[in-house]
Amino acid sequence: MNVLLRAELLKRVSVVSFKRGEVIIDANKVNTKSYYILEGLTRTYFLKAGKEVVEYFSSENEWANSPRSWRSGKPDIYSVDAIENTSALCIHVDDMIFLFNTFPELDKYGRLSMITLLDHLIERVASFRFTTASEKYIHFKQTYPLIHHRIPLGMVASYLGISQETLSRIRMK
Amino acid sequence: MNVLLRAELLKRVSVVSFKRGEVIIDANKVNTKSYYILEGLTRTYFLKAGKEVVEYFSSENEWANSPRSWRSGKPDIYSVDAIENTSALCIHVDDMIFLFNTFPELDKYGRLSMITLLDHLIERVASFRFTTASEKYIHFKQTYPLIHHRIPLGMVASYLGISQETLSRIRMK
DNA sequence: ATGATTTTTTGATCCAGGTCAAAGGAATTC
DNA sequence: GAATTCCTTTGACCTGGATCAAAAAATCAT
Repeated sequence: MNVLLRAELLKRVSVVSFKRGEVIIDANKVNTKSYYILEGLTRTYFLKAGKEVVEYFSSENEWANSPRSWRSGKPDIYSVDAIENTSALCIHVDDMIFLFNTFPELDKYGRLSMITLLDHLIERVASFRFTTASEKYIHFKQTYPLIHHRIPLGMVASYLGISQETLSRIRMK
Repeated sequence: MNVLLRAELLKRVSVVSFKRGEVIIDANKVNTKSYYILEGLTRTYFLKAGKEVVEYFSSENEWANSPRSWRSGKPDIYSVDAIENTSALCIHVDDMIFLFNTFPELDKYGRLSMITLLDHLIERVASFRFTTASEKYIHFKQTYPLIHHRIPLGMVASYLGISQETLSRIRMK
């Protein structure tokens, strides 16, 4: 990696930790930071008719953030909290923008992230559109072998769009 | 628009027409072309357990293509055919690539298309995840006021992920 | 037009998975 | 280690929408 880039990164990034259950991003506030998980596990969720709906999980080497909030400068619907004690790199959006502007080689990384996101969404559409509850669960375990057992059942159910009771019954074979 | 770009475009684009029902892109063949609809309506679909599943419709000023096929050089799952008599601009991927390489100002257009696609996918996830059959239909009519009545019921049902019978009953109030 | 084909509607039946309610289990807290 | 809180399982019941089948309506080709 470019030496200058590394130097700028170190200058702009800090390490933060959160205890299990702690709120990392609050949907009621403007969020201007992005978190790159070093260790631990987070869940991004929003409220729908008073219930928490899980949008996705982030674990080691993944991002947790609220991009629409930092782009718009307003609160967005998503909150993030820690499922486990979690440590992460924290970077302010302004620094992020500075880095992207200063180091065009980062564009490749940005484009790649976008494609990863696209693939993920395409798969989610297919999941909700075509698969049964137990297919969803089997696929989830295959896709996230390292984290699926670290997440409370109810959150997995919410992520998969099925009820906790149904998922419990499925898991009991 | 850049005069040079306009000239290059004209050189590389041709107008083609298709009769209702005619196949525009065949999932069994490698596809190297993109179509920009001038007039008419197409449907992009794939086969799932022997049944045609509609992925999306394209009408005036929208694209119909098979991007994974032209990127991979192999056939992809998607076929496209004409719901109405349709005329379109046709451009070969190689020319597309040439234009993007030659005119960097097109990148903005590319990025915008990507974001449009992202938004569309996000909405589709939400649709399949949270909405009832009749909400889907109401939303579809609102979103596509200009084309919803031009598409056979069964195709709309397939696009929305509900059965034709159910959609028929919904439409009868 | 008229017969053929495609599309839509209607009826009957069925089931995956939701909801509600309550009881068990596990994990934290003091 | 008892108490509180959270998480998971189990049971009973219900419903939206799928499927199958067939009639009715619309559209097309000759």
